[in-house]
Amino acid sequence: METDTRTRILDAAEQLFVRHGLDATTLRMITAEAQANLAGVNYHFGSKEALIEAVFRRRLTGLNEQRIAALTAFEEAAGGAPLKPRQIVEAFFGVAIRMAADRNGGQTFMRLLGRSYTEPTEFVRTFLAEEYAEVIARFKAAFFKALPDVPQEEFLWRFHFMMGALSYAISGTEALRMLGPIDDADPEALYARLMSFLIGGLRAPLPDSVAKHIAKPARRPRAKRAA
Amino acid sequence: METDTRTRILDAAEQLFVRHGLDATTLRMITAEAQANLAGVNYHFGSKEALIEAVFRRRLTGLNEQRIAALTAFEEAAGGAPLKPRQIVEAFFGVAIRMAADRNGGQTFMRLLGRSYTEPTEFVRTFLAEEYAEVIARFKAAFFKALPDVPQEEFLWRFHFMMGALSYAISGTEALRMLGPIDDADPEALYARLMSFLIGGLRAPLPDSVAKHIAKPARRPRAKRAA
DNA sequence: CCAAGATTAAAACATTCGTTTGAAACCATC
DNA sequence: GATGGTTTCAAACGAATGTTTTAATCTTGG
Repeated sequence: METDTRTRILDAAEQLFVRHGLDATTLRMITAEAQANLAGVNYHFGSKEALIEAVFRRRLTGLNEQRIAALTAFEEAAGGAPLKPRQIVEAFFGVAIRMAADRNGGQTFMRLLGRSYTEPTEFVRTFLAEEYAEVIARFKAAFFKALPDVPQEEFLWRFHFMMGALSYAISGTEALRMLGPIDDADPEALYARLMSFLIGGLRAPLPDSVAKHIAKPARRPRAKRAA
Repeated sequence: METDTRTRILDAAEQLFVRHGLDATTLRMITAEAQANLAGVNYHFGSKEALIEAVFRRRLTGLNEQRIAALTAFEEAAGGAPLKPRQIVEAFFGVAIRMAADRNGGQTFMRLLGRSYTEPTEFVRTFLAEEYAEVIARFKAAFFKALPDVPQEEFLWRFHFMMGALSYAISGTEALRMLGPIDDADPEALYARLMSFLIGGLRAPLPDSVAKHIAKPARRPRAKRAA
């Protein structure tokens, strides 16, 4: 036993939560997988709820710190000027995709996280809301500054949609198989694919109902479109 | 008691599954909500698993039939010519959004469905895969015909991302509140928002790694972009 | 080396779960 | 209005859950 019991339990719980969900994963499954005693969970964490929070907190805090660090770096390089939307997307979603590709780090965790935004369980939702509060505030401000012409409500919806696409990108490999044989082994390709899609969706023309109220300056030519 | 026990159980289960998830919803919660006896579930459906399948099947079959009907209508109007991507998106995602807005029909159900594509439970995934098999085959064929220049694997990923955005659009109102105060009461606005985002993502420039292999004809001018 | 604290172990705890049982109540048909 | 099939009901079933308890074991500082 090279690692201590506490981390073995966290690792086992993380894996099993991804495979079976939070509720369907029992403490006995976790302690068996971790080669620990059943009572160890309540000794080290206090309860199953507290264990779940610990599993999330262990990696989520670092992820959001990376996000904020990436955003801050862009902002300092820009020196007060608004960032390009692509940079903000990169800082938020790109960091997540990279973490999802890190086999030693949060690969399994990101699968879990991606499915948890819409988690029905009450305490998980409130817990995640607290963990995300700061990073969301920072990125909302950056986006609003970068896209002053887009109504804020409109943007929040698009951000929400982008979260959905991210969630499926990292957690939905099972659901993907429903679509047919597909290769999900290349994280670099996934990164490129998701970024293209997100930018495309973010910068799509506004719905007619709101677009007509907004005047737009000319824009520089862009790359060829997919379809 | 105007409706019969069987449908009261289905309705109660549907609501509670959305609110608490499949596992966390107990048969006793369901029968209490439905004002039915505990044994009624096993009498009418046989088991909890069978009840879950019945809840899904009751509305999912009709939804996918509507999708196929909408696609067929477009195809017949086109008379053998490839459809516009927008039409195919409308037939698949638009129908879903409309059903999600139908307060008397599948509003609560669509919330449940949106969260279930990434369901960890094994039998739900396999069950959904069967239910979706036909509609997926039809829409894949239509998309491939409409977008002959887009590599199929690339498109399947985009379709997957679009499913994620749809999922969040209809089921993630709780998660949305995390982003701040927002109005999710207007289904027409949601429809327009999601369609813009999906089309924008679908037609985004391909990632550089694949785009360089493809020559594209000129395209007609488009509406002003959001950002 | 040994006492004190931290950790692990085995067993049992009270609840709760999905399911089953067997009788009561209902309901249409003759 | 009796009959036979359908549905509801109260109660109990065994199994499994998270948690607690108590003792054994390991670890560590003096």
